[in-house]
Amino acid sequence: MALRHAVLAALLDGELSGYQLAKAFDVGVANFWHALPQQLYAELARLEKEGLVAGRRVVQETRPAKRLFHVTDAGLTELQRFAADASKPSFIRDDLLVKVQAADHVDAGALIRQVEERAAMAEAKIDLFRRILRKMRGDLGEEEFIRAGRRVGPYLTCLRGLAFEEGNRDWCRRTAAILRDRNAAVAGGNAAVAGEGTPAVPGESTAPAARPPEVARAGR
Amino acid sequence: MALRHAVLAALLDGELSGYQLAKAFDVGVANFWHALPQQLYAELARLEKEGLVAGRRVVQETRPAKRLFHVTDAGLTELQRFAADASKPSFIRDDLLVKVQAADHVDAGALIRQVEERAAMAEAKIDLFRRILRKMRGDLGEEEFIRAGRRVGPYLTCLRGLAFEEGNRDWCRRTAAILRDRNAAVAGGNAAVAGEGTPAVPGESTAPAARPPEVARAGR
DNA sequence: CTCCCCTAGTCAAGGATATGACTATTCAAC
DNA sequence: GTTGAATAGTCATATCCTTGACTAGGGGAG
Repeated sequence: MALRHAVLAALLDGELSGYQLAKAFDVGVANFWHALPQQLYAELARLEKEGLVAGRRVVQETRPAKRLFHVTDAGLTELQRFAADASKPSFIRDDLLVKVQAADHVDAGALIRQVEERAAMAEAKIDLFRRILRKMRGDLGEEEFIRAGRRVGPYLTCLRGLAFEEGNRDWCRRTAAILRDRNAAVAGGNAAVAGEGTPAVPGESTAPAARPPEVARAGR
Repeated sequence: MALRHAVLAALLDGELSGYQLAKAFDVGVANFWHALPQQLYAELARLEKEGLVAGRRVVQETRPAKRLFHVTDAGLTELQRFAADASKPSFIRDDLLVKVQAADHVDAGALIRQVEERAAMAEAKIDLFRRILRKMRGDLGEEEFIRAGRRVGPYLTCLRGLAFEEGNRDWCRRTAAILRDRNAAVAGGNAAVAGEGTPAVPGESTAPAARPPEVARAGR
């Protein structure tokens, strides 16, 4: 149940409405947690009922009224308690990686497109994170901000997001290039794929890897 | 519903029992998907009922009997269908990042310990992934294997896992160093933190971090 | 003038994951 | 000589997360 703590952590940087939180927790932006609007509104309601956040209604002229939430003392205590006990290890769960895992048994063209698309998304996030970091540190240089700026927390998580997306982009580019090369090799001279390494698959014939129609053959 | 496809992808590399799958999908090992044993047994049962995998019973002398599963033609077709349609973007969801996000309002000592612990875990996974990669490519050099080896899929996902954990380790180390420095600065001369003189966190013993009441206030 | 997007928030339902416990046998250590 | 880890697998419950839809007003593009 870390969503509640993610919400509390996000609200440390100032009052936010459910809607603003929802934008911050969006897939395209979130650099330390992700959640959908519905989850956030529900979690805010629970947090408020438990006294960990408090909201105040703000009426606007041109927009619907909103409720701005902030962390209460009890909420901060809870967050500190959470920060003190052990973190569960995080793990990878990515559609695209599943597809790449199966790369040798699956249509190469479609996969390459998806990997390239992901690279572009990573690039976009890199730009975004760079902008956010610049904005956070203001006039100060990075070293200086990190040493002496107030609130490094968000800066540090954003750095992780940046490094993650850079890794993502680099891997996607390399992977796309590799898959393209291998696909070209198979399409051109058919003898290019060497069979070496671990012979782990029992029912697999010698058919060339990649290419949609003739991939099958999981014998028994 | 990508777990089923992750299972199919994992079974492409040869027959596996539920138990072996469970080990492969464990937090400490999984480099493209993670799941608990219960989930996997349940998913295998569903997949078998739908004819996407088939299992055969293998009686062992010293160990309990097991069922080895392999992907059927229908399963491969399903996996190919999955690989062809769009991947949903992946996202970050990490306890530790939540805590770092709140770093300025939370006990520094405990947090630093956790970040260092995570760095050590990352290091262990790096070693593991390097061993796995070496084993996969056998005698071939990396470039050669990537160009001509059969089954690059698992190699590529493992490369992603490796890069991810390297990024993790580097970020954890840097973060730990930064938090240590800032903590020392606060503990030593209190004037070291620029901004509004809001000292991040008092050391291990003293009372609450960053006074709660003045958290709020965001304009507009 | 209409359509669509943005702000702001809510409801219901179902699928996916996590927590915790439980059966059995075997090998190795203490 | 009993505890503990590893193999092999199952059950039930609870919470979490996702999908899809819906209200309602304002602003901008065409």
